[in-house]
Amino acid sequence: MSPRKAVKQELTKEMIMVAARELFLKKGYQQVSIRQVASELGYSHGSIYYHFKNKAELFYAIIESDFKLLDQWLDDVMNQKMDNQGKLKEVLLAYIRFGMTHKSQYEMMFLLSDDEVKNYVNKGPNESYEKFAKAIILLSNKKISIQQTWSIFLSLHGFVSHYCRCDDTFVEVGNLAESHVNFILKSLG
Amino acid sequence: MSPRKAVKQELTKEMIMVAARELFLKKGYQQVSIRQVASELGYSHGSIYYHFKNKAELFYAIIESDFKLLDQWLDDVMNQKMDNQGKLKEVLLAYIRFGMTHKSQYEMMFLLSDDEVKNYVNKGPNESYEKFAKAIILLSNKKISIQQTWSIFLSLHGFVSHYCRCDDTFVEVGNLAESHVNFILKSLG
DNA sequence: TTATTTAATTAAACACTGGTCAATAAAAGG
DNA sequence: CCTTTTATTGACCAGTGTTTAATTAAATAA
Repeated sequence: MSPRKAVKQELTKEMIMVAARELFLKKGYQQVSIRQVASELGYSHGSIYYHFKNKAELFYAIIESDFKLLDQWLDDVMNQKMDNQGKLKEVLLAYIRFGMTHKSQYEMMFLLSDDEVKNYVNKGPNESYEKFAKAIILLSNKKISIQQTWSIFLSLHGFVSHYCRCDDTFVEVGNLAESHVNFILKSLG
Repeated sequence: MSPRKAVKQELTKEMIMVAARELFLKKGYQQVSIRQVASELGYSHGSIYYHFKNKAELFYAIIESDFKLLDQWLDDVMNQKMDNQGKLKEVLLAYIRFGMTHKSQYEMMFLLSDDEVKNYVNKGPNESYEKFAKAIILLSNKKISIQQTWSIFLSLHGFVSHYCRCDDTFVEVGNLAESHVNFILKSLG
């Protein structure tokens, strides 16, 4: 019964998140266990539960900032020097690019239907969508309805959620992404 | 160590599938265990493995016919007496309606990224998509590219995969579905 | 300094999961 | 009646998320 470690390295939330993030990005939420995370750090798995209530809370802590990152990606496009039509296209492309380059995160942010996970991921998707919708409305030269922004979002979501399942990278499906974005934009006339 | 049951009721693939289907439709693939299915039938969980190689095979057996069912739904629409434009709209709506009324099935058919599941669900989605794409091309009065049919599919898939996660029924989101379909069709000019 | 409280860690335990397998007995065939 | 096939069982394996009593290092109080 060896009790706690020497103080030279006490376990912290940050240490846990760093180790968990690495596994998480590589394998996804379901494929990573609390025990794997703990063993990666050389601690007993029970200790994780001192710092995080459960698995969902730990992994949500990791992706929490990714909603802001997605917002940031959109802001970056909005701040480019470009005509609105070009920006509009770039915003949609950025959404896809974000999803394809953050597959594990996207899965947790928008895809998982696990009840425990959904308890944590609630405001995130809504707020990110709101920001996305506002940007779309701002950039469109024609009047655009809420239903339309929602359809745009769902259409992009369809692309990402499909290609999240396979091993394709964004580079590989870049052309498809662009043609999909063009398809969506045609609806706005 | 009680060995096998009396012959009055020997376990069959059908019995297992009936019990499994019931649980599956209620809770989804991940939330149903082989042991739950066995206990529902009053048999030991080991016996399931005599009839099915593993969990994925059992649940795929349940789903297998649903690809044909989806095809059937599309055929039914195609056989209606209606102008092509109306049919086109109905085909897209039918896809969403199918997804929303077969959530558990849709999840296994198009959403799960579990490796074991993907070994079984491989041709299904492709063939169903091919049939869908052919129908779209046939119904459209304008020339329509493969990329366009693919984008239509992804956009519908986005709708279904989003609303699969929540408890909304098709009736509740019917209006949204229709407006989404209209949005998609506008792209075809 | 010593005693006491607090915080952090551990291992064991619980109740599950998918999956395998030797033992067993019912049924079928000769 | 004997043998073979077939179907069922339950023990077992390795793993999961989660809880908890015991323990002890560190911080604080006396």
